[in-house]
Amino acid sequence: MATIVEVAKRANVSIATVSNVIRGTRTVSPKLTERVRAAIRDLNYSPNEIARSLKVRQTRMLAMVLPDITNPFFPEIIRGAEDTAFERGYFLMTANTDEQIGRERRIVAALRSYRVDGVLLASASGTDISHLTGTIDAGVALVCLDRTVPGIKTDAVLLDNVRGARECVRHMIQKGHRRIAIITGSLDLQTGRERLRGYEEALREADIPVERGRILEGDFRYDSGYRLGKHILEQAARPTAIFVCNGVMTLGVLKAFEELRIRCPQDMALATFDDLAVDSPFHPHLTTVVQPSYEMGARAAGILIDRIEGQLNKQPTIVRVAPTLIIRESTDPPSNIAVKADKQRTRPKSKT
Amino acid sequence: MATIVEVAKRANVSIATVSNVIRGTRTVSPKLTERVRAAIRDLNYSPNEIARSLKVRQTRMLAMVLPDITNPFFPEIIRGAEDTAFERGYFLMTANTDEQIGRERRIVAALRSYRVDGVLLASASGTDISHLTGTIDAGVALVCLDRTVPGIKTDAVLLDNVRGARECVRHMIQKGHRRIAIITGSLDLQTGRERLRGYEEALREADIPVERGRILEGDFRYDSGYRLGKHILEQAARPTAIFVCNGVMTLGVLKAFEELRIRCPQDMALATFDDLAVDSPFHPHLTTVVQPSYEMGARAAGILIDRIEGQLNKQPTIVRVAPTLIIRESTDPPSNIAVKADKQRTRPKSKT
DNA sequence: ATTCCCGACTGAATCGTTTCTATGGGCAGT
DNA sequence: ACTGCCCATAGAAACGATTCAGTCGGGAAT
Repeated sequence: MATIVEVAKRANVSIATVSNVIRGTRTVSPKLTERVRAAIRDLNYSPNEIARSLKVRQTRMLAMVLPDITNPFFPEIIRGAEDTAFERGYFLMTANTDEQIGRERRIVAALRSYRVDGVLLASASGTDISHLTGTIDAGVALVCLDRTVPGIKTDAVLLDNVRGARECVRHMIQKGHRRIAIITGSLDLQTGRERLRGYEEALREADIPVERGRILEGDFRYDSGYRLGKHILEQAARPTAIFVCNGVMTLGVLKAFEELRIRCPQDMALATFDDLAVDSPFHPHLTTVVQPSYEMGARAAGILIDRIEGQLNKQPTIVRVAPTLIIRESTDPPSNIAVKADKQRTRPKSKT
Repeated sequence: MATIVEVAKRANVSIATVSNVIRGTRTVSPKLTERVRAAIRDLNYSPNEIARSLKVRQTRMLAMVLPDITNPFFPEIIRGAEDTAFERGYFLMTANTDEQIGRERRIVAALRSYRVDGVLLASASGTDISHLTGTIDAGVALVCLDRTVPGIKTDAVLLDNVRGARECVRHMIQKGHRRIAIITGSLDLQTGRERLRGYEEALREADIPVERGRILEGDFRYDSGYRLGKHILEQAARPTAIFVCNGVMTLGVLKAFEELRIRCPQDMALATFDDLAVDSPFHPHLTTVVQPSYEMGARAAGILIDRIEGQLNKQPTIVRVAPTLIIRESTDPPSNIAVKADKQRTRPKSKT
């Protein structure tokens, strides 16, 4: 693989001159410029970014560390972050922690060794943050995404979870529900706690007592949705509606609906927090609190780069983005459904 | 940020010794080892992988270049690749081309500058491959994933697309369908062509003429699914079944079903190639050709690393993995459905 | 006791850039 | 014609590691 030295030799100029035509640092006469360009072409030369990084002490690499890329909530975030990173001349790499603190620790250490300029982190760590403090001390910029890490002062881009949950539950109450169960995420995570709080606030507003038995703690994963969903549906005095705190768990809940042959919303209403293809043509259509994932990723990357480039003051920037409630059939009152179903059923078959 | 020099000074040993205790290259006496360890701890030292990469001329970084991470087919692949890369001591980064050859070109160039050891590529390029040949010549290992690039001899991990499509269409035929439409992917892409071929083969086997009007060329994207789905459904003499060549287009097709109030499978059967949550609790449940995505990613990464480490002979390794046909309701004959629906409808309501 | 060898340790060159500083030549101003 | 400047170009010192080629000292073998 050709180096800058070989290019310089072939073009009969100094190394510095080659560097100058590549980076445009200083003006170089047209004659030499052309000679250098030709040499680069001839040698199929590609500047060694590693050597450059070593010298200038920045890599223009960013990393996004997240629990699980397989959760459809994250790819959108990545796209947002990648697009703005790329625009601003950075490269984004991605790594999955599987929600395991040990893996997160190893990944962050590796990232630090690679001297990435900054990290976007949706952390798996509840409380253990030693790996992060060390990294921050070492000068790696860090922006928290989706979840903050307690005890660390960094920039962050977060959803207004309380509001999202509150509005959604409020909507269910307005539809006439009084007995509403919630399947929360892990209460070790900020997102888990905040969404629960939104639920409680909505109930209090409506003077509905918050009953402990209606609050089921899940862990944001499929299995817990399935298990807790089943548990709720099999109760003797079951609620009339369920609010599920993320999309992946909702898949589990729906599985439970299906197994127990419970129809949504006729037999039980359902609303969920994000994470699924909202405009999906599958049934049932779910009432959903939607997070602006792409924007969250883009904002976070923007803040990270601003910080890296020193365009931010010392104070951490914390952005709370607003969710949107999309109301669909899964919280329709049964009567409404009957009408819709009827419309469909009476469609003239002969038309085909 | 501390360097190896500072560590050496503080531990009162040579730089070489520090390097030796870090890498374990040579034996170092316990006494010095301990001194070095202590210095590393005290200084919060993290070895500079950039400097190391420059010296040893390998980065232990791999990259995965794919059209769009937002397509749920890819995250699984990434996980597979990431897991085996991590196990073998490599780091995997990801970049999206948005199916644009220009972006692919820029990304590959950047990757080459960063001196990644190897690239996993699901290429957007139909025919223009100059950016790839240059990169391969420069010594970057390349493994094609999901799609090969014509005119380049590299390792590849591919699905047996012909077989997947053939078996699926065969199944539809066996269910009694004779008029089966296909919405293909882009026929510029190998996957697009191969899946079409499978469809044609299945029809021929059954002595059903392949009619040009039944073959609609899409581009693997939502919009084309929606548009072509609608087109098919509005035909006067429409087919009785549709085979869609990927999951994202199927979402579009289902949207068309919904708008036109066509039920699946009562009014029209449907089968699809992959890409969606197969075990999804949403309706309709789709008959699907499933790709073993995780394994594909893992295999590809394994081959890439083998190649990098020189464990493969000159000959390109080409792996064809087998798809699995999962038969679900969307290809049920109407009678079957009626029974099921009935069962559900007659469930005693009083039980609640 | 002398020689030899081996193991532990160090010095210094090197990887491929960037960039500071030096140098030389041409041109304008007097 | 001489002095000064400025601009284009070149030389060389970093950046932070790895690793080759020694050096040194002590124990084993004779």
